[in-house]
Amino acid sequence: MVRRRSRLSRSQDFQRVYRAGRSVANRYMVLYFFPQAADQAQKETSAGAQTARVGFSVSKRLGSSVTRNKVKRLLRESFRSLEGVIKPGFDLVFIARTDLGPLVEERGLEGVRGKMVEVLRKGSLWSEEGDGRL
RNA sequence: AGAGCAGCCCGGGCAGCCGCGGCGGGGAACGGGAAACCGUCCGCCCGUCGAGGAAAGUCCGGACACCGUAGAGCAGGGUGCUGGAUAACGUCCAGCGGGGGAAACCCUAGGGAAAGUGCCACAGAAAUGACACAGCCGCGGCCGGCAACGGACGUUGGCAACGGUGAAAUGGUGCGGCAAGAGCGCACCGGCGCCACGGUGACGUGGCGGCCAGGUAAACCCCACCCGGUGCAAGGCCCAGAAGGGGGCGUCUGAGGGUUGCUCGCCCGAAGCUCCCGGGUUGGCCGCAGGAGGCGUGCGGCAACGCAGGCCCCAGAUGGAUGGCUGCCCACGACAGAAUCCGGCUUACAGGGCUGCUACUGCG
RNA sequence: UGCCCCGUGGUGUAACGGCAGCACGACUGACUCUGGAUCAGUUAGUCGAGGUUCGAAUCCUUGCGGGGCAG
Repeated sequence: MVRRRSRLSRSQDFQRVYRAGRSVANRYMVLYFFPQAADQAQKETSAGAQTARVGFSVSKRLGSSVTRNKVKRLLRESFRSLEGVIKPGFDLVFIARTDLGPLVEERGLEGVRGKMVEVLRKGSLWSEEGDGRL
């Protein structure tokens, strides 16, 4: 899980990222991203560390609540392991597509993580020091 | 041991590391204060708790909350053998009747068809005020024949057994009886009514009478009992924001509204109400988890369950927490994720364990 | 989360409890040099499982699938 402070928690936040942000995608997921709002960035800098905030969207098309939870947990776990190497100061929304369900069943965390890295590279959200750490 | 039946229980385990949510404590920061201390907040540390037997479907029943009162009648909905259990139920327990099975046992919406109405396709003479198609018997004359008898015809005579139809045709089988027949008589069976006995009762057993009564009420309906409506997005509090314009009716001779669909009744309304257009609201807190609560003990009861006292506290999120990795073991892990709570029902489910019972076979 | 509604061939729709029809489509054949149009024929359905009834698309119970409303 990601800490609460680093989660998108309002429908407003989601709407802003969808409307104003850019999107990149592959077969398994869509990523929307947008620079954080000014007041939010202000607070972050005053607190010291600037981090990305993230939200996940898994619709009922993926299956029952059990499979949806499974998908969401693997997305969170993938993000957690990649958090340090993502460019700071962005709000991110990951949307699971229908093909992600079978991927979770067959490949597990490793598969989801790989596809997330792919999407982040497409969106140029990969920070330079990230390459060294991977 | 194999086969079957019923009931109950479990739903991967252990260890390590990283991560998440609630609660408690520590610590830090900020604010207030002279201080003690108080409040707010957290990205750090420690402790502790953290999905299910179905959390599911939303099919029933409640708790709880609100609705200017929830009252009457009609309408509407539900339930339907008997007795009990329960907060309540369409649930559960114990029985009764019916059906199935060799048995253990299983299934059963199972009140009323002599209150009324409707329907019973096709076939069949006829489908419910059943009354007759083919036919059987009697009687009458005619024809054939020596006769017995046969044939066709007539009949304001008798009959309903036999034939064919159908899911179903005024009970079934046998004997007697008769011109032919028929509960016409008798025996047994089935159904109905009355009486006696047993049982709280559904009902059972026995006796007597007599043959009158098609099915369908998960068709309308009748009878008995039950049901106010809306649902935690209920509802309450705090903060913030907002813009008004036009029309209609009325100010005690009362507009308008609420009350379940209608009617009545009741209530609100001494001044506003209502319609149209336009504008604002997608913040926070409470409700929210100590309950018809679990576990074991004793007593009462066949049981469901009740009573008494003991121990325990066991999720509480709000874009919504249980995940990832590693090792070991095994039966190699199914169906599946809380969102106000509880009691049931139904449906899905890898596999495993325990107890009791039934008939047969094998072994001792 | 709560409440409400619907389900008939591939599609759109009918059917007092009594043989499941109709239109479009698809396929085959005829007509034509070929296609279209036309004509003839064929295909294929009551969402699943139980129950009531002599008999169920219809009535009852239960499941499945789809849709709508409420901040």
